[in-house]
Amino acid sequence: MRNLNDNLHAMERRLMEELVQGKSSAIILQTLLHNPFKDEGSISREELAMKILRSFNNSISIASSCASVVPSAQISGAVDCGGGGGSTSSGGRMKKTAKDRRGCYKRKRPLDSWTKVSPTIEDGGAWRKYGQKQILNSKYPRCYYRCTHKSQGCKAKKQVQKMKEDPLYQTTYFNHHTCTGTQAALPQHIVELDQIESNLLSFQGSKNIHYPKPANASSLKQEFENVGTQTVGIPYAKSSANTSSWLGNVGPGPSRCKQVFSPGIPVPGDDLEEEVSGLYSCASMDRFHGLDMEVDQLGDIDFDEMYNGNM
DNA sequence: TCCATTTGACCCAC
DNA sequence: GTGGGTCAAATGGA
Repeated sequence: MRNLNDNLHAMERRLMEELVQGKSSAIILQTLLHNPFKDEGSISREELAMKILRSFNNSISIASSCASVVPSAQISGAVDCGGGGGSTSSGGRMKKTAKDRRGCYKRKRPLDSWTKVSPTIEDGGAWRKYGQKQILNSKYPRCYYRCTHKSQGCKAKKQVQKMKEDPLYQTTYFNHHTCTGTQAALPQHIVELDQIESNLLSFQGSKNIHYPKPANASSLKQEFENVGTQTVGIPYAKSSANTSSWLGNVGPGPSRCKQVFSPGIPVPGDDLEEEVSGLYSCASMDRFHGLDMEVDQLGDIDFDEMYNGNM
């Protein structure tokens, strides 16, 4: 069981490395396309495209390997309960007994949910705490909040859980605010994957790329400084939401996968600091449900150089 | 008095 | 049967 976990972690790491590699190549290619006369070194667009393609192929390959390694019972929304699982026969499905599944239960998330990690539980929204629960295998209790304007029919909710000893809180949001009071204080900017994919299509044409700047860059910077953690992505499209959204390339995968961005992603002309961290979360992925990945490796990407042509 | 938080109990998906 | 999510009474602060 431990070997299985080790393998999974190794695969997860390799998957992330491939995705990050592909992403950085895509960013360079994007810069090239955006600025055709810029010298990006000896690497050609064709080579970059090949690198991106290779990264995708490798990622798919690794993901497929993961899927074949992980017993189905663990993938379908259950968490690893640490050694109680029992082995699987090759190709066969070992059904866990009810007793073995103790502590592994994880309720399916509704479609309209997303997760972010930040050092604070504050997000500018108006929340009212309605419960707190000690969670199995978790040192810290989970807190339940709903929108203060529930009386207006707002169904927005969030769950906050402190992560280990780190001063970080994982906040899971459910439903968007429908009330007027907190509309301007959406916790973060999200997009649906199908929208990202459509933007990726337009990305191929390269002419439609644009970098939306926040309506109020200084306030977003302030918010970023308050949050202190930044989720990174390629800011090249705008969502249809009221607020500007900064999209990241999530890559191929099932729909309904959402990526969360805190404001303040570096854009041309923006001098935000680049303490880069991130969380990718899928509200409902068929095989990798609940696979939240910290992407500290993205800190290697120097956006300032990328956008200002110092690479 | 109103509103937010706490907390034990209950419901229900697994 | 168990754990996670929610309810609602009790409590406290403004």
